[in-house]
Amino acid sequence: MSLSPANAPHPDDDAVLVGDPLDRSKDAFIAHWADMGSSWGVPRSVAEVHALLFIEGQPLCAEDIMERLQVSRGSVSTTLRTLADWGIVTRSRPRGERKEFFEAEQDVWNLLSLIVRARKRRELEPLLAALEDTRSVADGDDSADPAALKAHLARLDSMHDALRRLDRLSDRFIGRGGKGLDVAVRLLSSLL
Amino acid sequence: MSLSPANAPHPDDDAVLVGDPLDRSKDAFIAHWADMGSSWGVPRSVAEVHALLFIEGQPLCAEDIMERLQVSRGSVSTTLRTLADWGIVTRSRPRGERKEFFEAEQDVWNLLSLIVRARKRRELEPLLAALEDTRSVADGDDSADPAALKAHLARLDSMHDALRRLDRLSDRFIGRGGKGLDVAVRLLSSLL
DNA sequence: ACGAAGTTTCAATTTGTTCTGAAATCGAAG
DNA sequence: CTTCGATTTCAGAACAAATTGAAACTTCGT
Repeated sequence: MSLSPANAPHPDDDAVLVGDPLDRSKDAFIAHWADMGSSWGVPRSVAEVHALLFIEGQPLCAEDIMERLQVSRGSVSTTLRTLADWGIVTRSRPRGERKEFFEAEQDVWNLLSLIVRARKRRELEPLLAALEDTRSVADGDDSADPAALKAHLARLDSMHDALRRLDRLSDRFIGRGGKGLDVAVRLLSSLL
Repeated sequence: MSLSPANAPHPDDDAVLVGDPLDRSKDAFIAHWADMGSSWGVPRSVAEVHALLFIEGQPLCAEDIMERLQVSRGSVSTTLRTLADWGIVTRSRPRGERKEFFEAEQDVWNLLSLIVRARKRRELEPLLAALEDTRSVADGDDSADPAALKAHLARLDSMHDALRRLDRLSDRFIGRGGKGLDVAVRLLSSLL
């Protein structure tokens, strides 16, 4: 995909580094998106594959990705499964093709909604449940200093309440067909 | 979760694991907060120290933390510096004391604001700048297919615009003395 | 049902990160 | 200015995560 149209003349020492400006821009995007991903706990290679699919804007097959990013088959397979699980990449197998193709969500607000949804389910909800358990361990402890116990429960409650509020808010965002986030941000921008 | 309710009878093999309910609740909080942290790219030990300071609610010194969490001096030192850089933990040296004491922000919305502020500065702003550079690499490339170039720039722009909007929004949140996030969330909850 | 093309899985390895512990540094009090 | 308690630093150890590569498996066309 997106092979340099004018790479015949000179010998390609390293095609990735000396592409035309469009390709170099794509590579730069991939690198920066991957950096961001890794500082948010997303494995670098997952972010790279997603960035590639997003910035290409058209379906690519596993081999295209292997070659473009210089990673192994196994890695591409694992990574694509992760992205598909998050819902930000969709698989398709065109009639008559053996290969599967993969395409990234192109609408950025929809993309962000899908990411929020995935992290909420995977991390926020389990944490809320865990905090409730944590509270119940201490609640009713008659052997502890009553003042200390009260302060402890108040801390747990304030944390739980704040996170639950964010949790419910994200339900609203992701509810209205992916456009909720967009709408909410526009709304807040004008109100605050 | 689902701790056996009848574990009191047997002897204390390890005091840390079988403290009174209040201590066990604190330990559970620390463990869950650390889990959350590590899935969001925060080093486990940083999240653990923060959780300990938050849930104790009073200033602790380095040695208290070492003993309670069973980690080395070096680790505690590095970790406390990180937390202080983020602004969610404050140092203090009481008159006549040689030790420094550390205390965590207790207001949860203020805490979240400080976290948002740190990540915005550290990650969002550099990404926006990088995306602008990335765009300029491709813009004006006359050797590329004009339609492909236009589509590429549009993708970069849509990403950049969405992130910039979030960036500006977070300015508002963190502006009004830490209560902005609280206000914004309440506002949205009623409007959406 | 077979073979070719493609994909997934997983143990071994590589790579990257975090933690430790001891030495160097700091800074307040005498 | 020296001493002493405390903190910071940093090289290496310990640990954790990601990647590879090849075998097993699946799917499609004939």
